[in-house]
Amino acid sequence: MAEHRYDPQEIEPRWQQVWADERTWEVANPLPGVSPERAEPKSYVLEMLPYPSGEPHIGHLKVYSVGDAVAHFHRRSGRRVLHPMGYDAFGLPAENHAIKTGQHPRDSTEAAIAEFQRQFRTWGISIDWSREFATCDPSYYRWTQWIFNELYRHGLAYRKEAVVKWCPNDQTVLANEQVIDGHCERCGFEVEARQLEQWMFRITDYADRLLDDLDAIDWPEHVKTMQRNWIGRSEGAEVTFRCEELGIDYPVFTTRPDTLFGATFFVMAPEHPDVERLAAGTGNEEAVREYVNHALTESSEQRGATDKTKTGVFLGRHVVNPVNGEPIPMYVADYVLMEYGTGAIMAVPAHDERDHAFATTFGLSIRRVIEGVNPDGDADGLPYTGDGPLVNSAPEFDGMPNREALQAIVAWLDREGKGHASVSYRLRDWLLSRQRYWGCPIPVVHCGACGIVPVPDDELPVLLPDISDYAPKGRSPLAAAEDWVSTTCPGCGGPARRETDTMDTFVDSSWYFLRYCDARNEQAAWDPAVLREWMPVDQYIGGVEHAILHLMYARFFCKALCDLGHLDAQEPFARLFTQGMITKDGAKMSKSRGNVVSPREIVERYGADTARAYILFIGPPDQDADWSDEGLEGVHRFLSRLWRLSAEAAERRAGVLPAPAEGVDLDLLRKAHWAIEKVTNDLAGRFAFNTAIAAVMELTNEISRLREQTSPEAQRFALETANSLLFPFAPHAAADGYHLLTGRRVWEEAWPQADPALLERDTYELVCQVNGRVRDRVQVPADADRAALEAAALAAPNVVAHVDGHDVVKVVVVPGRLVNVVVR
RNA sequence: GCGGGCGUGGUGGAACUGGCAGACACGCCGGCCUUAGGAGCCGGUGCCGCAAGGCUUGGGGGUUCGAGUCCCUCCGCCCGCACCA
Repeated sequence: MAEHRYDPQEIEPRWQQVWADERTWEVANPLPGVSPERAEPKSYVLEMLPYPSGEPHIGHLKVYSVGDAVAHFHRRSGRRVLHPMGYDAFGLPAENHAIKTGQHPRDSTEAAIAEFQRQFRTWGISIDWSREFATCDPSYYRWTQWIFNELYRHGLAYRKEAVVKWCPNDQTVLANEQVIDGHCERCGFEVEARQLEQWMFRITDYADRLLDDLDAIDWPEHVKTMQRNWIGRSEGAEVTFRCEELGIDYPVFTTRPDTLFGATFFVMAPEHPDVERLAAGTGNEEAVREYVNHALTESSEQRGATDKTKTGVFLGRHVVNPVNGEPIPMYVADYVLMEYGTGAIMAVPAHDERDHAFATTFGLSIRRVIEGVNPDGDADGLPYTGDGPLVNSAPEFDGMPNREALQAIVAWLDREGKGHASVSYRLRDWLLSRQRYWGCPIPVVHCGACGIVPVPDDELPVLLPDISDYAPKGRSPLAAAEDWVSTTCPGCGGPARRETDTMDTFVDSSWYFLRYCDARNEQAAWDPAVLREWMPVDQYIGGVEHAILHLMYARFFCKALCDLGHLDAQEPFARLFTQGMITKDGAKMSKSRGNVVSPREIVERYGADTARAYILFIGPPDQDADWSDEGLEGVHRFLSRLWRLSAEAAERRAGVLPAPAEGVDLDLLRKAHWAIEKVTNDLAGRFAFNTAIAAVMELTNEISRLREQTSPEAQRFALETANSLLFPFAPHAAADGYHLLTGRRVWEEAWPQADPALLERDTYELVCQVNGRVRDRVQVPADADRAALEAAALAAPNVVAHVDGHDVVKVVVVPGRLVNVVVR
């Protein structure tokens, strides 16, 4: 017999060529007039688009292997699948590379895209290439600019001077979300605070909807929790404290208006604009100025340390507590943050740990207003943050449970005009402007006469000009492109200057999934009717690192675009799956560690199927997993074996399988149907690729083990089934094996159906326990009743032996599983 | 500190609603075939024990005929947030 050797280097390009030539994975948009009911159900399967830099890494191979398995399974389950690809192509790495080498970011980005495309093809990912784009294509960012204009026209994009986070290394401002522990998310440099005028998106308008709609989407709970925490909604009250000396009202936000009578001092953030004015003329001016200067120069890390002892300075002024008319001293202290609430707080040391620490340090009075004891507190059991009845407040509130009192006090404040119920959020507006070159230009001009004027939609795109000096100088490098900056005002025709900031790249990636639906539309960003067909994304797949940034911004965009009438999908991603990282030797792969596994090398050596199937077999895809070359070889052996068995069987003459199969043939058919059932369940409800592949391995082992005893017909059926089930994970080998056996194309075949009759057996092995320990097993008919099962178990020899000499107290019968005899 | 997740053989991991713990794979051991093998095939492999049998899912306790799974408690690891009033 001819030697059959599994040769992925021959098999894989051959099938890739077929898919490319026939454009197998392209899917048309529903034609106008075709009713959606007539069409097959749609499925939009999407993996987060890659940032093209260098070449793809192992994480890319994982995310696209997962997504492709889902896409294939959906297609063969009778759905029209949209599975597109694009590139998040604007961004800092390409620009930093340009600064170093002088190579235009467009050139390095195009080179990286070419390499990504080439490798994606060698991986055999089933992508609809007709919809491909890069976010740096003018035909794409034209519409990014259009969306900006739409948001600007509706007041959702605005310019504002504010204290912002500035990265001194990248020389640009950052969004709050891009600052991790006071450091730049990109480069790790410590960020500084700067007062600058910047462009913002009004995401805070959507805080409640972003929060509430989390309940309606099928996302991992931890991602939803992270978003909830990030939005940080707190309910409470705004209460006004008046500084009589200066005649100024200071509102504060509190979640605990029930403790208002316990407010014994008042604290302002060092950044509060009134601090200097308040201290003026009190004799505390010098101390206050010194304290504020120190606080402002301190890093957010130093300042944020929770265990740090409280510091602050008396402002020399007082405010009046609106509930009891008491004057209380005002302090400036760095534990109060300007960016949350109103930048000032009422301090209730008896019922707040931070205020208690401050009061203790400064010897301020502490007044208990709620009964209760903190076992870890001071001699009085304070600070106590739990519930209890009010004391030392006002006669009408004393004795009232604090939660009830909270409502009553807010109602009283409201009546008196001294406060009202209020909600506060941690979420800030999205700062989108960047003082960098390689990004989407913000399409506005600044006109001396008209102010800020958006570039009219029909003049878009505002093209990013070519420049020679990319180095950041604290303002956008675009500012140096004088020919470009200098323009005329679309409003009055007078001289005007272009906005030189570019957009955060997260703007580009907040709507790319909409553009895929109608990627070649030159008249509009999309046709709303087409979006109604495809949106929302049915299954989105990507890394957890985007749990807040990208996933929140994209949700905001969809809601805003819905409000503007361009979209119906309030939520972009109906289901989300976050895949875990692949490590090597227990550590994140990195060039500096020298533990990088290159997908290109693995694919060249073992083939894409081995690499893909191994990554899915290694463990549950949402967990981190450690790469092992030995494990990879194991999967390679399995693919070789299945392919070889298929090739050998294909050479053997086989007739039609006789209708009721018997004996060993029946055993093999049962195993095949068991595998169909197992793989289908593992793919349908969950992402259990590892156990699905294990089931195909079991089937393959069974085919191999029974090779000498089964008919060629039964073997063919089992092998066809194995290849068919393997296809979503190792498409080339499975397509080839299936084609050898049948002459047909496996991707054109419906997903196999398990025959219920072959899943059932007429007998099964009944486990016989005595006192919960397995003592014997007996074969029983599948339809045996409880009495028969009990009798069978009690008659089992090893049960008899263990029951002998004891009293049978009870017999538990679980049909289909076991009998447990309880003896004493 | 708050929120979330996790802890199973030598290793990665299985075990869907409480019902045979360790599927599948790696590694290891033995054998066959081969001029040769980093190819292929067959068998073995949780721990203790010659065996009968006993023990075993981070530790301790509980519920149950029965617990990896449920409850309490302690320990360890990972992730997110962190002076958010």
